[in-house]
Amino acid sequence: MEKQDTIKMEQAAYTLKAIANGTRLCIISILSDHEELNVSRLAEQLNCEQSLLSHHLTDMRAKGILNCRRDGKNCYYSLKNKQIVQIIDCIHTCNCL
Amino acid sequence: MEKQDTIKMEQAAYTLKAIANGTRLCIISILSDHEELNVSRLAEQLNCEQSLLSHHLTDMRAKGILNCRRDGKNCYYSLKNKQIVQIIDCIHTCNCL
DNA sequence: CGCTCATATGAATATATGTTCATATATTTG
DNA sequence: CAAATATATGAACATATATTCATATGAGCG
Repeated sequence: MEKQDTIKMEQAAYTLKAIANGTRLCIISILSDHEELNVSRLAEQLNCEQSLLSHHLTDMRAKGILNCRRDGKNCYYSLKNKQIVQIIDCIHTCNCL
Repeated sequence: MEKQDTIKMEQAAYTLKAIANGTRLCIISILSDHEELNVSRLAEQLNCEQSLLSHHLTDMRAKGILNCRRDGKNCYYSLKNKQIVQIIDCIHTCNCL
């Protein structure tokens, strides 16, 4: 395998690791039909503790999955690239065959 | 979010975790254009130590990503579902937008 | 049977990830 | 400015994942 391809795989792995978690996939799924949401709303829908959710969001943002916009007291998160939600469908399709 | 959806996300996360690793994505990529390969051949192409590769293969098989067929001294691994390779493309597409 | 090749397994360890709790920061409002 | 609300951060810990090394298993062959 070419070194270049190996690097590509490492890059893909970096992103996959950033989303390979139930809570994080839920975040992606929810954001995929909401344009943007603030942390409190997300926490409600996820039944996830504030601090834990914040850690997830901060990390996902750092890794290029999410965008964040502050408006007053609130922070609104959104998907940097909506296509990422396709991964979930892709996995399910694979698992069902 | 519905409990049922949460479960779906956990299942997807289970599979994603099983592939979210540079070496494992390389394995998938190589197998995607080889039908099947034995461990030694894979090790050559991956520049990966036998034992480590074997651990990866065993685990990926246990988690439903790979198939294994023994023929004499050799074990031939193959993708259980070739579509899984699409995930790699999907991630790259997302990262490039 | 004893040797060799191909692969798997298990223990030990290093490193990464997930979770909780306490506390910090930023913003608005009275 | 003090209080309240929304969110972030950091330390501590538990758990999972990756890696290495030594050794085991399984198959074929002389």
